[in-house]
Amino acid sequence: MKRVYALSDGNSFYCSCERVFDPSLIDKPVVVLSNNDGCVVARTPEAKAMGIPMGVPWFEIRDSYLKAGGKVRSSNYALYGDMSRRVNAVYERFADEVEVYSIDESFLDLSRAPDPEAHARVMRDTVLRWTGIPTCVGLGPTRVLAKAANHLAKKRAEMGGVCDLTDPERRAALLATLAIEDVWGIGRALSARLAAHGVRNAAQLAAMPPKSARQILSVTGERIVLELSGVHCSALEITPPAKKGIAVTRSFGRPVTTLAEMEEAVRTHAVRAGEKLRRNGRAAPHIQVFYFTSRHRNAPQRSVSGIEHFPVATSDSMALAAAACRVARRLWADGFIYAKSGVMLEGLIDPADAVPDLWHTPDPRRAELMRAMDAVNMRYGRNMLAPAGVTYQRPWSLKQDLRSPRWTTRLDEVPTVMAR
DNA sequence: TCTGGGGTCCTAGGACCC
DNA sequence: TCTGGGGTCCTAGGACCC
Repeated sequence: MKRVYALSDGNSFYCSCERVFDPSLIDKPVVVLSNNDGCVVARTPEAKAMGIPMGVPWFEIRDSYLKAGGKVRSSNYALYGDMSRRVNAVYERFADEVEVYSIDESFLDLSRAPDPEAHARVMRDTVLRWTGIPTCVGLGPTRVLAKAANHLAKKRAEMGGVCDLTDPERRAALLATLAIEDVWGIGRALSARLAAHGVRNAAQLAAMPPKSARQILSVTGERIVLELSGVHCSALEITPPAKKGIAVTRSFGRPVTTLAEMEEAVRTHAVRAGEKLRRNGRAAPHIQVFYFTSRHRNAPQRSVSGIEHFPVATSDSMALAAAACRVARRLWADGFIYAKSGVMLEGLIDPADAVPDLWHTPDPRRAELMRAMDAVNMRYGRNMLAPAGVTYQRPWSLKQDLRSPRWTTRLDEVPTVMAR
């Protein structure tokens, strides 16, 4: 069976959500602002037509924009998340499988639809009627092509919100009109690199030999080229993979110059990070704290980051907050005007796998194990401790072993091995 | 003691996405 | 005065081992 993927996304999603709950915004220019009302993060076509760029600082355009009759909202992520769930509930009725890719985009599997394009049009009408959110849909035999099709559907009003790239001939013609930097996965840096090789549009990229793509763009680029030429490389991810890291970062909005304010900020971040951790069912082996001054300010710059390891991986907000404050204090230096801070949790694990971190905390067992391993390996001249079926483990590089759940087993095995 | 290739782990940084 | 907040993946290079 031929695969047909769809990428459906909400038009000016945050603005559209605001319009659903406040009809006075309909047909008006609307922008939604980031945290602290710092920057513009969403604009309606009317706002775009006024020349409001994405990401522009709000204070730069505020006066002229409001004077011209523009409307503005602070972002409300709870609302957008709720609307996103409603939209996806509609997708579920139209597709066998749905991958929620971001708050406003989902990949759908429409392979079983007799006429995918007609199916997509009905779906689009239904989403609009049931949720009030306008969408665009791109269709293609791979996810990269569905993305490209979605981009074309948004750009070209005559397509009526749906673009189908499943037919190879039509595809070749349309891809030639898609600029290289509009291909999913090709950003500024890679566009420049490709331009140096004379590749400027998606059709040229699709025609590139995969080997060259790999040389110029690395493996990710090779995958993009293959998918762009219709070769299936990536399937839908129906169940989201477990998070590998969690970050909570904020700009201050006001200059921060005292340790007390900084501690309060990172404490708040740590508590929120703990909530996310528990919601995702993960635990963090360490916490990283950073803060820095404003690039935009003509003053001495400073950027610091520090880490604290936990005796056992944790998702406890109090433990996270206490550690974050200790790191913030350790890093503190007076005389700077700080603009942003954050905490990052990486190397997340399932709490059930949490074992004592013997590497970062002084533990007599660690010294004992190292002595035992040294003795064994000296005697045999090679690593004798790896259990059968486990690939060779370097005896002197213990860091990995100590953090792995296998650790306890291996510790117990030492005397046996020594007796051999 | 010197040299080199093969291999893994770790970190930093780049690039991309929304 | 005010300039977003999340994520993932890949590569290069150093350390360290046999």
